[in-house]
Amino acid sequence: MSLTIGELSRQTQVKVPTIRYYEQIGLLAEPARTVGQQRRYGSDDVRRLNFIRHARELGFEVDAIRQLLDLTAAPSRSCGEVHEITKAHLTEIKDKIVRLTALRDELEAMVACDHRKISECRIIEVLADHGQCQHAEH
Amino acid sequence: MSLTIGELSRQTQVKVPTIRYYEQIGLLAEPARTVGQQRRYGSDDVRRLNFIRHARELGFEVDAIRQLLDLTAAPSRSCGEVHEITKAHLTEIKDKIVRLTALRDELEAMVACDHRKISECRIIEVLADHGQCQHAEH
DNA sequence: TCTTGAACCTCTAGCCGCTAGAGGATGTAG
DNA sequence: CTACATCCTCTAGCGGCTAGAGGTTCAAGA
Repeated sequence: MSLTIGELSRQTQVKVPTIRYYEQIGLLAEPARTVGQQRRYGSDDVRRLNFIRHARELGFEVDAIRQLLDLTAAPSRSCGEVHEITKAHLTEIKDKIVRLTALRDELEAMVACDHRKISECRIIEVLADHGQCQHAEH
Repeated sequence: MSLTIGELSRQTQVKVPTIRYYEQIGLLAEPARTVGQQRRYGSDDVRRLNFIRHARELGFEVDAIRQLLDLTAAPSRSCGEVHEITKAHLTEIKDKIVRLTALRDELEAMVACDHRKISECRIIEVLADHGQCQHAEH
């Protein structure tokens, strides 16, 4: 199974120049090339690139994604090391879930707006005050 | 209650130049100024800016944040309009929660790694294949 | 086999969302 | 009435893409 960069782009919803950019910054390995220097990809690349896209949409920085990807790629890593990296990201992820859930609940209340005046809207408050990130490390 | 830009920055964890930038692009209203042109903020600004920071950390673009903020600020809006905007964001938010939850579960399994070889790690798969976003609109 | 056009290549420049620094003015504490 | 941290504006740079110029490749059809 061999995909052109355009086919990879269609399957992952990641634009062609972005794929080349990810290669350039080392997020994606350099793929095989045809005699005429065109890139050819395999199904591993599809999965990896899908992961990258989702992670970016979820607000992770490229460096964080690189770390997460490295977790899966380095079976030689010590368990403790993996533990540390993973725990740091877990904290971040749980925090995001809490905040997204609060936002979702508030928006859901707004959608059921027949019993609610817009002026009562508390969208801002729901993310503004709790400060879950105050003690996070990043 | 009147805050300097530096105090606002400390309370919200948003850097001073970023606050000025948000003002420049219209995310934050132009604040009152002293005679010497220094900015002075109130507690509304603290809440609004906290909201913006959280939303950005959750991966929302500035335009999306602007829309969400507008929901709270425009009591003249028709209910249907608010409904539409809100529903679109709700879809996005729910999707993010699903994906973050999947990622959290997988990382949690990794943290309990004494019973698991790293080579079994499925971090990529968990976000790679489900394609929840395939039918989203943006 | 040869042609043709979509898709590929590299390279450079630009956009968004910040962030840092120069060079100078403000304002509060002592 | 200083002193100096903080503020101001302005410009330039960085991370993460995105678009376009100018040229090459390659597979499908004549």
